[in-house]
Amino acid sequence: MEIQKLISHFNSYVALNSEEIDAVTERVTERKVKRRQYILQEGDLCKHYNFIVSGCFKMYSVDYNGKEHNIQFGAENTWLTDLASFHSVKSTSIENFHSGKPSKLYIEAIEPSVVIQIELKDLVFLFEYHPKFNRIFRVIIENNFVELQNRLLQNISNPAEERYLSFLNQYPNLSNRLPNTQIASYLGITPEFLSIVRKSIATK
Amino acid sequence: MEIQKLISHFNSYVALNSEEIDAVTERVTERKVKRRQYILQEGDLCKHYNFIVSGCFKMYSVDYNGKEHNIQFGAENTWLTDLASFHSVKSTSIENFHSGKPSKLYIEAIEPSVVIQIELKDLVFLFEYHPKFNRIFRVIIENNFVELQNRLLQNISNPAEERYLSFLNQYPNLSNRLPNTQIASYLGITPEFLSIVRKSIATK
DNA sequence: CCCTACCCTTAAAGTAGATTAAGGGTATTT
DNA sequence: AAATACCCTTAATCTACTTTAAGGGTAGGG
Repeated sequence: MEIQKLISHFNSYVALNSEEIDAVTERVTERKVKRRQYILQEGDLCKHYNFIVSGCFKMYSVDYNGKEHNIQFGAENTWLTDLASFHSVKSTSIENFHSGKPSKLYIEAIEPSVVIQIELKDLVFLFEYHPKFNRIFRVIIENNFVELQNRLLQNISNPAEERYLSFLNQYPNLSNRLPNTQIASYLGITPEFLSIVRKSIATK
Repeated sequence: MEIQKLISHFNSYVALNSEEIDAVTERVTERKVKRRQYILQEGDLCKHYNFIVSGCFKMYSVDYNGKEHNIQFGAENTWLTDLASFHSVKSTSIENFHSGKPSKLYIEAIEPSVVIQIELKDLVFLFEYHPKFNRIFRVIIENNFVELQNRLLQNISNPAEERYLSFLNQYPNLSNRLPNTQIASYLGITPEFLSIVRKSIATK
């Protein structure tokens, strides 16, 4: 049982009491995922918020030429979901929480992984009856937002070499585990050009 | 008094009752802002969540060469803040809600504007005593997140011409109000190249 | 009303990054 | 153990985008 890792994760934000721990434990499910297995595919409704206990995933979209573009990686202790499909839109009825939009993204394991999944209705239950989770998830999504915004800023201001260096700097352990093709797709460049960038860095 | 516009905005998510309306009204302040005036400057702590009632702002960072890079525009009925500086980090004490990080961004009016501002301590009060606001602000930030993620995806997958077209498509009224230099900075290209892109589109 | 600052465009030359093609290396699968 | 799929690099050519420079147009501020 890996649930303890999720509880520790929550505790790192705000300490949970035993009621809250029980409430979470009852409402999540653990799942083993093989390499190259999907936990979300284009066209599906995104039904889960996924906490990655171990392993690593990529979330990406596929363009009209069939090329993949990595939006985000997720390794240990991170959350991964397609909010555009998952999130609760304007609505008051429990039945209609989901955006109802089929996802345009894929979430695929790039290592054998373990995830803990929670459904939207259960998350909403936690928000309503255990308000501490409002705070926790607000901070989680705010941190994600800040990270995403920094990355966008990099993409509109810096050339590939700087973006690559700052990726190495921010995710040193990810960069060891990922093939360069995947990193190139994350940076928005071709693997061939990443190869040139790496060579240019090495000869400095 | 423009507070009614904020209330209508909230009502578009979930209808507020009179208690909730009073609670908000007591805790926000209205402010007129002149063209070229800042409501946030680099180095400041970002103290407010800003609801734009009328006018238009740009949020941008300035790089080591002194160039501005537009992260986001904000016109009527949108929220603008630097979450990296504003947001509530891991902490339980009211006194220590802010991230404490000085902002790296500027928020500047590009038209004469009116904003309604709320401080973090007041927002936290609303979250705690009027839980409906948890829901509302979660949806607001989720919508922002999805928008940001789509934009990042565009930036790593599409050339400037497509990014420009989809900006025009998504923000038709903004594109009329903004000088092309500002749009170029938002797209991550130079004004000169935007000019070429526009010409290429026109001759099709 | 004039002045200044800003704004848009064009063009020439340079650089960043894509594409195509090809070779060799290394895991995974069978 | 062989076959296959994937991965990394190099090089040549091509395209997207930047830089520098310059000219003319327009709006805001004193």
